[in-house]
Amino acid sequence: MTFGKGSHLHLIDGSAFIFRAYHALPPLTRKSDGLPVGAVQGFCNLIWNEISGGPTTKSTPTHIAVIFDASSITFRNEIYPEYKANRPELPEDLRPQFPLTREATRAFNVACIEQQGFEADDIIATYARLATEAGGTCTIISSDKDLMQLVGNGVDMFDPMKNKVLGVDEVFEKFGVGPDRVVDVQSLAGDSVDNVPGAPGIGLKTAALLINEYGDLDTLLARAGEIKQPKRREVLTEKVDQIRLSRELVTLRRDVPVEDALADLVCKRPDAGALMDFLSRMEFRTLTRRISDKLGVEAPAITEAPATPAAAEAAPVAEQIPFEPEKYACVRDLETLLGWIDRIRDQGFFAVDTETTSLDEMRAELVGISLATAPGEACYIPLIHSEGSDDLFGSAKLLEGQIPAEAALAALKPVLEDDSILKIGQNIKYDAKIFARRGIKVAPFDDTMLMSYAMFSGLHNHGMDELSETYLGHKPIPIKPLLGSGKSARTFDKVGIEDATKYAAEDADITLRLWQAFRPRLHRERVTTVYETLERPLVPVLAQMEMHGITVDRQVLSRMSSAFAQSMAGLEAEIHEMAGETFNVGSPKQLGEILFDKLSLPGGQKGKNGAYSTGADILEDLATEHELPGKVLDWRQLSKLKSTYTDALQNHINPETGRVHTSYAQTGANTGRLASTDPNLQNIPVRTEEGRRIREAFVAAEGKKLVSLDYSQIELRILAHIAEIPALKQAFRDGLDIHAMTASEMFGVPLDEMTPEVRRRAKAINFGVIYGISGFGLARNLRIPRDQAQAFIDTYFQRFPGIKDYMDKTISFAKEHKYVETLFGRRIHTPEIGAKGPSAGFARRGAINAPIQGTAADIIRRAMVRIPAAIADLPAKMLLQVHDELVFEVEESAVEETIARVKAIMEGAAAPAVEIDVPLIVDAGVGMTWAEAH
DNA sequence: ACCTTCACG
DNA sequence: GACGTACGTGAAGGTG
Repeated sequence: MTFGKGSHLHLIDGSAFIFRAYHALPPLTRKSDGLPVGAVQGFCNLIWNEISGGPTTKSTPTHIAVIFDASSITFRNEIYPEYKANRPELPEDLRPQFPLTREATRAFNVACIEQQGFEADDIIATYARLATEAGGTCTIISSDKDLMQLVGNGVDMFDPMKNKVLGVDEVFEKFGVGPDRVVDVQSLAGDSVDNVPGAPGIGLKTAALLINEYGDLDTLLARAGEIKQPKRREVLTEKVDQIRLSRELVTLRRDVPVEDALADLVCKRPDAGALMDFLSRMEFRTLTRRISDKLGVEAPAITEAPATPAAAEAAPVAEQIPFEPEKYACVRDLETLLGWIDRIRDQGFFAVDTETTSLDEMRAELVGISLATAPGEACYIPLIHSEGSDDLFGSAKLLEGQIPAEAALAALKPVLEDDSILKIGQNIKYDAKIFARRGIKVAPFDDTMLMSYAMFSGLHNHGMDELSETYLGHKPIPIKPLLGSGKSARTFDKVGIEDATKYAAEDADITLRLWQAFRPRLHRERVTTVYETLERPLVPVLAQMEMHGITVDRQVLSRMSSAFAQSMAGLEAEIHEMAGETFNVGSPKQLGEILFDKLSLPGGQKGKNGAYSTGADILEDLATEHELPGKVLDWRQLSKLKSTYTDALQNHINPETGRVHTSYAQTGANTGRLASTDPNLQNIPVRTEEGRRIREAFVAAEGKKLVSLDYSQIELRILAHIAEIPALKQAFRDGLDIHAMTASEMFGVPLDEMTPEVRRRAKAINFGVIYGISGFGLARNLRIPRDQAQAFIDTYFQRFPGIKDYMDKTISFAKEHKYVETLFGRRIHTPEIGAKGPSAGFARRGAINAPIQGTAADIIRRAMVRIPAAIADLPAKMLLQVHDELVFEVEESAVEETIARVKAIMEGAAAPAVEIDVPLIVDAGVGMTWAEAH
């Protein structure tokens, strides 16, 4: 059916409607898994009313289409980058509903239209023009005032939620002018929501007044000098450019090169099967019944999926679609890639994975990209696979049939940055950094590794292979045989494209399937908030910190290395002299034999594999008996400092940036702490004077300072709060020395008579409590008899009864649920809690410690998530996190301001989710080096 | 690949 | 009464 006289087109402003439905309707979630679907249901009701001529429809259309915004980046951003820049973040429970609404549109067999670079409004304007030019009429289903400029000459608007027609009269009411002058008024009045500047100081009322007086905007501007009010005259003569720019922004384009002809938008009867399938999957009972009645088909039964208990037994999901690596596509030309991109745009989400030449994102070359759109539907895009060995310039001959990397990335960039398209990754921080180095910002995203961490921390690790085997029952193709090992090791760009395709595309396929399995489960496991507030938002923060890196002075390290080497050589000679023979001082086995067999020193204890134990505590005890153990201890310290720090750190200086870039493993620690690797910058020495000097090599760049802010006693404060210990809480409120106060309480020593030794014991006990104290452990730590240690503990429990209560409650909670929780709802599974034997002790202490350590970890994460925006206008960068400390690099002029802002955020980081009964205190330090700042 | 040792919070 | 233990990490070097 062609479009012409008598035809009536309905254009539904899809994106705007979803927002309105989301805010206007009560939140609704899918019963079986908690997926938010309120806006989708509102949308489905609207579409059904539209095509069935339901109660809230003004007129029945002959043609219909739903128009969506393809992305927030449009031609308007090119003329004015700040356009819509102050839009609030998309609510987390709305985001997943966008792709579902597109799916709904197709299920109703209604045209679903969007176009890159244009807003929905422009497409609507274009179709409205086409419709009237063809002799038909058009109703825009929307209440957006920005569309009111289109009203008139056969076009009107209809607000489905207020059931109200918006015609020329309503436009007059709203703007004080007719539709043809709406643009002029908007250009003057501006729009704070869309961030259109307009003429400062002129609002809707004044704008309408002026336009009505002068006829139109151009006349007004031309005759601005005649205006009597000086303020208005000034603005209208001086801000002409800004006003004209605003006009460009608010004027809708009516010439978008649309792809679908009007005739294609003709109303079609929905395919009952597909529609019923969709509605029942959404679990819309009433709507399913209503529509099935009308279509005369059987309504599918919607089963109430029972909420499954804890995650503990993660039954492998039945494999519905088999893995068939040979079916994966290899994308070798741009046209094919564009086909995949089209599919992705239709769908609104996809899985992505990158293949590179290195695990170090700061050095890695991008070799290829894989995409997956559905289980079994995946492809690999090889970019720089090459043959043979690299020539002198590091480039071997590129293999044929690869899209130039630049072109492929240019095609993918809009999709990767499109905020209506969800990118799914497994450890997506890695891929995001690879893309970031090429100017591509990946957002929004989901990360299956983080989903797994939020749901299953403590149960297993979160690597893809393990997740695939556990939750998909599929063992992925191993990478080892492709890359070889040892001498024959090669980078991924040397892997043949056929093999690479199977391996790489499968990774994307697996990631997509994991996401499908995990996404509904997040709600069921009650960890959506943890994932959304503590995991996902941290990814870009960590990526930025890692990419910034920190300057490490190679000279300082290298001088220290030499000094250490000299001292070690001297010590080694002395040690050999004392031993009466040469041996490898670094070998615990050989050392043990020297100490306990040859010199027959006492206390030789053989461990389970028959070797003597030669740990620092044992050597310290032996130091009173013989000179040699002390020398070994000195040698060991130097050896450690040299090999792990002064030597190794030099090799981690990136040649391009001249800085050291650590990697933070977000899922590295079960408790929620981060782990730092390659290099580990969370264990740089500080406790001894010699070791601390290594921190002098960590320096601020020219003209800047290092600033360190750390929480004071955060774990003890959390303990005081969680276990509700009034005395501890009060002591923290009064700003007392907490260890001295504990000592005073326990041993009855008045504070002013406190000795360092008594305080030291109390401190050890305080820490012991956090670790799940035991008489044995405390005895060993304090080197006192076990019964004495036990007596301390008994006294402690007596003085602070809440502690024992907390421990007992935590253990019984863990036994009942097989997990423990932080104050912010992070779950740490404790599968071993019911075990018999030695592991029971470990599990118990772990269960006691996890909520405390984990809550502290959650708090600093919350601070880290907030900090970047709070200091965005300052010349300050967050570089490092060391569990309770954050290190910044700041231009000298901004040091004080940075400290003030960051301190406030850190100290208030628990709020508003949790109110901690004890103040959180942050101390700050500044210096040229980390040694000074800490 | 595993163990021991030791650096940090 | 015995078991074996402080909590959470990562890197390096030795050993088999």
